[in-house]
Amino acid sequence: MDTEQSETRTRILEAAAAIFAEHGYAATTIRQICSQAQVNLAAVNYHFGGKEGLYRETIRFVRARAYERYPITYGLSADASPEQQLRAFIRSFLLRTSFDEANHDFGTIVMREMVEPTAALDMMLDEGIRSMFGQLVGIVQKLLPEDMDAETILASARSIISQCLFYLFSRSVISRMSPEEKMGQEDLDRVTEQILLFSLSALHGISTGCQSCNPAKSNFQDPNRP
Amino acid sequence: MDTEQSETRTRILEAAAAIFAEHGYAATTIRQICSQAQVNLAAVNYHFGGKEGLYRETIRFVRARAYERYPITYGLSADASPEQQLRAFIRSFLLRTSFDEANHDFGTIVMREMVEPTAALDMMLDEGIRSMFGQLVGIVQKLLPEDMDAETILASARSIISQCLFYLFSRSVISRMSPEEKMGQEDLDRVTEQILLFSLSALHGISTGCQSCNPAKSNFQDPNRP
DNA sequence: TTGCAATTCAAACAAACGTTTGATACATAC
DNA sequence: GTATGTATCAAACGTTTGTTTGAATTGCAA
Repeated sequence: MDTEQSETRTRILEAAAAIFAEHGYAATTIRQICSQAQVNLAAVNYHFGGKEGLYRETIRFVRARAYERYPITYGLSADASPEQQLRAFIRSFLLRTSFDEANHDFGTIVMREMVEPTAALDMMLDEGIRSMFGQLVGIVQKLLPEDMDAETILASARSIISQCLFYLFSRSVISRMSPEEKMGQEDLDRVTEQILLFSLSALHGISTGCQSCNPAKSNFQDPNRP
Repeated sequence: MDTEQSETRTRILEAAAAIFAEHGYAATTIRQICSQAQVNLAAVNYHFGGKEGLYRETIRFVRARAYERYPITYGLSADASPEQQLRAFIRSFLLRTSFDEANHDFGTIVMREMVEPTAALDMMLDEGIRSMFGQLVGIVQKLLPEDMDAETILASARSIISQCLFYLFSRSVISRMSPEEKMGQEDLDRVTEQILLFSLSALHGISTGCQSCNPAKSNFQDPNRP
């Protein structure tokens, strides 16, 4: 019975996604998951080999869903300029990880994996993170001069991805410091534009070493330097 | 016996700091902690009222240590320019949370609290995070024109703090993608300068709306906009 | 209908956990 | 020396957890 089979399995995975996201691996019990999924406790061992197996499959499940909704090319048109590419990148990243309620489980589980890595983090690296970051590096390269050193390119890409990650990792702090900010779809474009503005301004300042707006390169004396 | 008393207590706190940082609250057992501290299991209940009380005191302990080593004014001279203030802020933040091995427990526990908030996060907000972020906002204000709107100031401050947080939150990913980067004291100044350059460039681009280096404000057409 | 495999079920199992308990040891003041 | 409070100890306690077990049910093919 293929339908019944995958239905039990799917119900477990859906429940697991929500509960692992909310409580983390250690504090999640399979009794909680089975209760929510309305299946028998032994089903986890039968279908997934145990708690660990379930966790692994849950991650696969939410990851597949997140990238299906928001592929790394989401919002990108064929003739997009580098600026447009960067906007699309930022926007889709925010949607995939934090600004679309439907992907909260994914975002939260990613965050937890980064803080408490399991084998799943390596899987995520190989099947998403590396290529996504590579895409960003490519965009940054186009926005910087051709002879720009690799280190500046890498550092800039990190500076950009860190702004996007901020809205994932700092949800708990933002909600306490600015409770009126919901960080939902209404805020998505505002935040995208803010990150974009900051980042494009930075990249261009770095590109041109513009004297009028880049004193970091010109007039600046550092008393802290050894 | 004041010496013996505080020695047992301190030994427990030291062990707890390391183990709570490494495993998180849920996966840490007090047997682990007592084993490492070489004290009896019941000592936790006696001195701290139980696991929860120990966790709370552990956080207080590592926080006090971190801010003692790197107060929010660390590296700041009396006549520092706003740029110098920003450098000092970035550098001390990096040291306090991730680049000084001695503070890894603190950084990691902060990170965990952000991901899995307990009452301790509110305490941390009231006794560190708000004033630290307020300090950054003040610096950003000085680096932007006087009539700059509050929202741009806030967003810019977030963009800067997010870069600093990145090296805390992404330790696991960086160590897998760039294993040669140790993120220790040798890298501190490089990373500080990278964040500073990106941030100052951004702030100046935003300040001046410089046409030559801020196309985000001028020529840019957004095909994704509704 | 029978046989076999897949699936589900309730109960049991063994281990682990934080907390509690009561005894003992230690420290200090009178 | 006695009394009191503090601190430590080993064992026990009650609860919870993931896993296992064997029986029952379901599904499907011949």
